[in-house]
Amino acid sequence: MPELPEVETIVRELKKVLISRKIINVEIKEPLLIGFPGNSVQFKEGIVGQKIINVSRRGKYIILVLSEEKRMIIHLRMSGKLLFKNSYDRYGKHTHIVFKLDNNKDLRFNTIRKFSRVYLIEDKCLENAGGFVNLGPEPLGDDFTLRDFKLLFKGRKAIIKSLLLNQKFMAGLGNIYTDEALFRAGIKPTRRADSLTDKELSKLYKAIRKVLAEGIKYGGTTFSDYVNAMGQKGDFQGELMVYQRGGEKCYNCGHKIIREKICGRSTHYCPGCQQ
DNA sequence: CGAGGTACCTGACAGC
DNA sequence: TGCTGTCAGGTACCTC
Repeated sequence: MPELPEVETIVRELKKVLISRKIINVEIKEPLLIGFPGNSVQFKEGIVGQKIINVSRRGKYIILVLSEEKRMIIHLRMSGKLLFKNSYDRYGKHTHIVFKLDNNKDLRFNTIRKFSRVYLIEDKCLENAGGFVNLGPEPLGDDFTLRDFKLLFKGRKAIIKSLLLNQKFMAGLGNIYTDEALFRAGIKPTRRADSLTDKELSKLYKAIRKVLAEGIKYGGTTFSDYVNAMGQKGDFQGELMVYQRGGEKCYNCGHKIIREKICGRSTHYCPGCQQ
């Protein structure tokens, strides 16, 4: 479900409440969600007693830095939620893993579709955390310059939509923010990466950074059921120019927004504004 | 490298 | 009511 701005919002909330807390127990109701180590007994033994030192993010992955040089890395995929709750709150139907904290609070891992994964790894074995080690650069990083962005395109010929969705190319964009960034840059999603002009690449760089920063400012996009760790919805859906607006008029030029399947994902763009 | 397909899961919704 | 098909904010893996 969440893309970079939603994950960043969750991380900012969790930082306020999780740092210095100790995990005193874990209830695993759905072992399928554990990506590493292979069995839930090992996972539980490894995590009980750990103190949470910090909470951060890389791409769409949430990172809990733990004591004893370990990390818990979580990817929410399509429908995942990480919720901070009172321990006496009723479990939801889709609460699959519960981390009991030392202050009568819980960190709960919820997901309807069971695509989400949690990895408990040693700091020195990051490769055990799925695609974590193969992530491309952070688009909002202070050190990620226009020059760096342009260099990424060297030798790439893929359709721009698919390239932006590729986490190895760049980390954090998903279907919503890719469509929104391409609209703001005036680039049709079916364009080949090697057909983009220098000027278009500059516009795209700025559009990606802007749309992600705004997404964070608004606390993410709640299209159906996204909520942050405190159960609050996002507000960026009000700022969407094309996503989920198929058949409606473009706010900018009045053309009807097109919705069609591109690279296997439903894609939204304006035929008037995007060339 | 890249395109297209499948797979993983559950639920909402449209159409019959 | 209930069946079937389609769709969903993601990614891994396979084949060509």
